[in-house]
Amino acid sequence: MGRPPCCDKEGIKKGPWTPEEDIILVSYIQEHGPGNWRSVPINTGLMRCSKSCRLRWTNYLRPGIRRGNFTPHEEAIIVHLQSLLGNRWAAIASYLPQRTDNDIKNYWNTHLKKKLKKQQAIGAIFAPPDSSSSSSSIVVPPAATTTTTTVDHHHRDMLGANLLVSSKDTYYYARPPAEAAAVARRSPFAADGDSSSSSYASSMDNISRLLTGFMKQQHDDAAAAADTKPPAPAAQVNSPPPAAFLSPSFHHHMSAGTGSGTPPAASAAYFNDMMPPPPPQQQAALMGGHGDYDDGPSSRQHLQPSPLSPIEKWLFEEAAEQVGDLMDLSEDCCSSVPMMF
DNA sequence: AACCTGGACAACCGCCATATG
DNA sequence: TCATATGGCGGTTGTCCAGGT
Repeated sequence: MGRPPCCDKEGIKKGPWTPEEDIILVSYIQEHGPGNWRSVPINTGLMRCSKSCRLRWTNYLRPGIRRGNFTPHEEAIIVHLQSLLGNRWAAIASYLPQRTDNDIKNYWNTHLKKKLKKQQAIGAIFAPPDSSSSSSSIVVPPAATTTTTTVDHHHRDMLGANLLVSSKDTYYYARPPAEAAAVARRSPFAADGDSSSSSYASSMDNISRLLTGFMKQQHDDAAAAADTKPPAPAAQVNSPPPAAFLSPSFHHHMSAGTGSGTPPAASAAYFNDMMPPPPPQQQAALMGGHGDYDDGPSSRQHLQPSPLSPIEKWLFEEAAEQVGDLMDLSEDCCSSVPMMF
């Protein structure tokens, strides 16, 4: 018959992930690579369902993820693409390889939607009542409303076609995997000295941030244990992860960290050492994003430019025209936007 | 100081398409 | 071919925290 069951429904832990669980998951994926999520909780001993593991990895722990601090450029792209694609967050996220669909979705719901509403309200007041053009700063192309279904039909193709993506200061016109590769090169794994990369919070930072609290707690617990009683059973939360799959370097650092009371500030280097740059192929897989670690040759083949579809062309052109306008949406509007296509 | 409210974000839920035995 | 698990995606909820009353 079909596949064996994914995971037992009993004993599945829910709620926020602990730093220990993150460490276990990251360590496991570092060794085995992402994918085959069903085996992850089994092999790691994590009391999480495979789905939860996958989501945690793709949305939070995956290398190359940039979190928070959306730039005006990114805002513009999100707004622009949302007007084109609707709430297809995964598709939108594919244009911003460093962002997760969940992040973009949250940002849209909590920031951009309000911002646009506000903008529309202002536009409604000052715009002529019968103005055919939208009061929104999102100028939907004449064909856009009528080509909604076209977009739906083609958006998959669009994802495989040339895409407008942005880095911190520059717009690139490239296919997502190519950009992902570029991002990988600019990622915390890279040592190219690019100053812009320092502003990108990597998952290493995320993990180290988690570890900062974790290590601090370890340290505090140790200190508390030293001058009070033996640790309470509740300290199970801080118990070391199952040893079976942890790398030797992890053990080395873990024991060094906890044993010698390594200060929290050491955690970043700690993890950088623990997770050296993966080989290019694996990097590409790791950077794949949104769980599409291997969605076939179609997504892996390209680095070459290809002809633009009408929608892509519009996106391309409109973005150039409107980025400046959209910058006004943002409080911290930047005056000069270097564009490089 | 206590309580309330809203914002921000992580995680879960449910559906769907696809893969697999 | 069919039944079922898996992975992906979008919507929604839960939780934490900061600011206001």
